[in-house]
Amino acid sequence: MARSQTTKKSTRIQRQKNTLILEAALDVFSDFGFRGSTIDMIAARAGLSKPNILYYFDNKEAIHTTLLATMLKTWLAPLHDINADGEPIAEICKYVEHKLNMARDFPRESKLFANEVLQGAPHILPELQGALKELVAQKAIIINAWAKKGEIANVDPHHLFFAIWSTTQHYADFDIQVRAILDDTTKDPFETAGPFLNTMFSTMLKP
Amino acid sequence: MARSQTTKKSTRIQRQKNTLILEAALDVFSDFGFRGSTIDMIAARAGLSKPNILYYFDNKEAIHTTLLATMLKTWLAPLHDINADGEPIAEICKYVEHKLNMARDFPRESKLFANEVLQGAPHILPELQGALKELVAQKAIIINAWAKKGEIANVDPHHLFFAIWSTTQHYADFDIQVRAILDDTTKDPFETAGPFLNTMFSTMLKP
DNA sequence: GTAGAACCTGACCAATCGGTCAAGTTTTTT
DNA sequence: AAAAAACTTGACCGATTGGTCAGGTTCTAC
Repeated sequence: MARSQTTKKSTRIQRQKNTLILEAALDVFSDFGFRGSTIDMIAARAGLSKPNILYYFDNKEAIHTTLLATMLKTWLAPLHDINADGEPIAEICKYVEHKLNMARDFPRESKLFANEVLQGAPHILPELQGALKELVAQKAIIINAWAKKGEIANVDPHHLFFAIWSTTQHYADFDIQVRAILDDTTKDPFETAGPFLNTMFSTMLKP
Repeated sequence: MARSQTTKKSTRIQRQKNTLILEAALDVFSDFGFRGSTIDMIAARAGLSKPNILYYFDNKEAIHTTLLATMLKTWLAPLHDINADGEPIAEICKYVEHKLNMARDFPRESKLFANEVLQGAPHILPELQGALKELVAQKAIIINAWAKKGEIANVDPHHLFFAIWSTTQHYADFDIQVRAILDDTTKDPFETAGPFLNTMFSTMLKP
């Protein structure tokens, strides 16, 4: 039985190895998906033996689940920041910028999420139907209120969120395609994507 | 050696079984990715035995490659239709609508592509860097010309294409998430997505 | 310093998977 | 109708993979 069983996660080594394994697993899972990844690959990347990995996690799926859980939290966090009392267009553009920065700084998390959802979200569907749906519904009310007051254009809030998510995460998930198409002479895709998305969303939201 | 070796793809049974296998394989690959799919799964879905599958295709990868090749053609086709002599905003909105329709009618192809690109495009990177990049560069010239003539707003053509691709394909690739968030009372996501994307792109492109 | 807990690993196992093959059945050709 | 070509499959093989376990090493508390 793996260490993960013990409720107390105390020792120094436990904390060290746990994060070491999760870091390596994020590398592997985000590149090859769940089924395409092997414990041996994670072990090699972490510089540990396979049985040692399984000393800290019950099985392969437990690593994946842990990764998804911690990722989901940080992934949805920016959505909370949309503030009903702020300047509407600025609030939304700030959210877009925040999401784009996350795609730039945490591409592995984005790919992990994409892989999971693409294959039917077998592990996180409840969270999507529960916490995420709830949070989105809550923020949709704010956006609808802004639209009613004439502070932004009248847009469907849900589809607005889909547009924000897809356009920003695209630069992480489809990174290979983006770089294949842009001239090599061009600088970092994210640098030019920022202004583009900013004007795109601020233009479409102007009342 | 599989039948696929013979240059002549003649007999009735060969054509029947070939399409039967590819149809089943598209189901499986789009749901589970390449590594997550097994020949047995494809065989079961097609109602054939595993050795029979391998009588028509040399190996698992050959099925996948065939699928990707035929998909890429139909997938990129709409891009050709953007016409320099048409009304600029109408041309682009027509393209958006076409892409959204493809996401609705061919979600498996979209997911197959997403799975492939997400994992580094191991099989189609040359096509992305070659044919696709070339075609996009060509169409980018048209869009830049429209912008110069003041017929549309001044936007980066490449990022415009990324935005179109990501927002439309999102409804196929992240289908599960979309349906988890939208109210069940709402009708088909694609019905409301169409008008939303139309206003979004036409608004941002207005000069 | 020593007892016990925590940590680590080589060797191994059972299941799965991609792929082969010999031998059989069906279809087509003549 | 008989020969040839095309088609089909049960049984099998080697490699990979998730996971176990007994026994050894290292760390920590006292």
